[in-house]
Amino acid sequence: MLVIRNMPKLEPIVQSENLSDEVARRLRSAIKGGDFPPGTHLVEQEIARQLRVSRMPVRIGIQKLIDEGLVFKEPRRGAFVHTFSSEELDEVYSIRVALEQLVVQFAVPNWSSEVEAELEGIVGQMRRAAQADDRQKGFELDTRFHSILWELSGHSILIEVVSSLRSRISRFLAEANDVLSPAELNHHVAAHKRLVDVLKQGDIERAKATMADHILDAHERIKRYYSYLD
Amino acid sequence: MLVIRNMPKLEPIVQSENLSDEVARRLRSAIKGGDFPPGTHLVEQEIARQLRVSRMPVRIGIQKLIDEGLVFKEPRRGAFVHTFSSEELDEVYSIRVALEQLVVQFAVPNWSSEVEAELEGIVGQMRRAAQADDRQKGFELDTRFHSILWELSGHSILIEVVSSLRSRISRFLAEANDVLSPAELNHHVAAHKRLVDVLKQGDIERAKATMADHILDAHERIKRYYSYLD
DNA sequence: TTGCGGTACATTGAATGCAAAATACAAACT
DNA sequence: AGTTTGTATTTTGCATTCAATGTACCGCAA
Repeated sequence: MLVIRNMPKLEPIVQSENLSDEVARRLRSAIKGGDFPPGTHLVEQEIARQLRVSRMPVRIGIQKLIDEGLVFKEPRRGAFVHTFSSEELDEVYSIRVALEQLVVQFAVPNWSSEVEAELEGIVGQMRRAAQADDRQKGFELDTRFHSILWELSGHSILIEVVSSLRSRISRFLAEANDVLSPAELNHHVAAHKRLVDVLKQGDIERAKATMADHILDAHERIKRYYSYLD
Repeated sequence: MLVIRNMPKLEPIVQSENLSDEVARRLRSAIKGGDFPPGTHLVEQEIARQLRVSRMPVRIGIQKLIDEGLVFKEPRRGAFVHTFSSEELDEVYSIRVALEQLVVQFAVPNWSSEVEAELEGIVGQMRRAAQADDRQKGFELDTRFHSILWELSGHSILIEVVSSLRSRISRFLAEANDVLSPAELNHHVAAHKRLVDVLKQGDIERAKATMADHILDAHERIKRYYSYLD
């Protein structure tokens, strides 16, 4: 396995309720943001030094990431940023299709005009971000959109599972997002608009089907990007 | 929240590759086995003393259980065995139905005569256990049966997610299993026999439907037991 | 140059120590 | 009796230390 040693710099933690949670947050966002590429050796001492904490909160923080599937550990060797195969990407998506449909199923009965307004608003912002070619913003809005639906489902375990799945692949999502063509950006916005339209009609089966299409579509797109990386 | 303080005794860890993993295993099985009822306060010092290890491996071990959803933590108060509501039970089952169908979908193409023989064997043992009224054995066989299917799917993340879901509710499964009527035991065996029969025919859609029936059936049964507990 | 050994170094795993927060308990007051 | 307040104890969170293991580097010989 390729082991990467050059770690990017981390800003010291100034203050926090709970150091290990804060450490986990920092490492998580560093991994998701691509600052820690797959294979990076997470050396406790080094992370502790940079964050100006001791090794213990780092250990606990890393443990959290292990259980999220972002990091794996080899006994007596240490923790490494997980390398994702395209098979695993397929796997995550096949699970996500099933679970996002479940989300829709539970979310539709909880639909409200407030949620509708919020999602419409996000789609509007998405459209403006697409016109301004602001991919970063678009990605954030996409994340927000889906997480609102998750919350609307009201099922906490489902939220936990589905968000953890998305978390695993978020590095790929962020990367693939950066290379979207303008056409793809518009397509993406339209897909979310269509989702809102179907959801507000309250037809659960159609909404599930539309969501499935949307997820499968995203899968196809990211697979294309991923295969071009190989 | 009800906090339970009387902890059952734990046998000291004599030797192990990795103490924190061993601690996690011990606590996990104690929770699943019902020795640590919901609400039990997992006091690090006390667990460490009984297992004859220091608090650190206990901390890491508990962290693993938190991420599995068996335990939750309140800042500066400690870790407690998670209390399950009947809503959460419903939630776990609705996710399991979706994912076990996915398992079947991936498992059917990998079907082999070896697996068939193994599963047939388990069903046979189940039948004998039912006749002997050995509920414990029956439960173990049920667990084995499903885990073989999970493995057959060949999808590691799916296995991870679905087994973690079952793990969350295993304490309920074990309890409800103890009060099965002879008729229910036979019904249960028959359901697994039917599953094998459908699986070996290779019709994915029928197999998925049969699996869904089986899981929903288990859900109904456990809900009946659970409602009678209230 | 390449393969091999041995030693120094780096890193994890675990135990212990210490401070801060939460809890329990008892005395005082209403 | 019930409530409040102050104190002692428990328990967590974090830091530090030590031991065991794994890794890297350097010299040396083929």
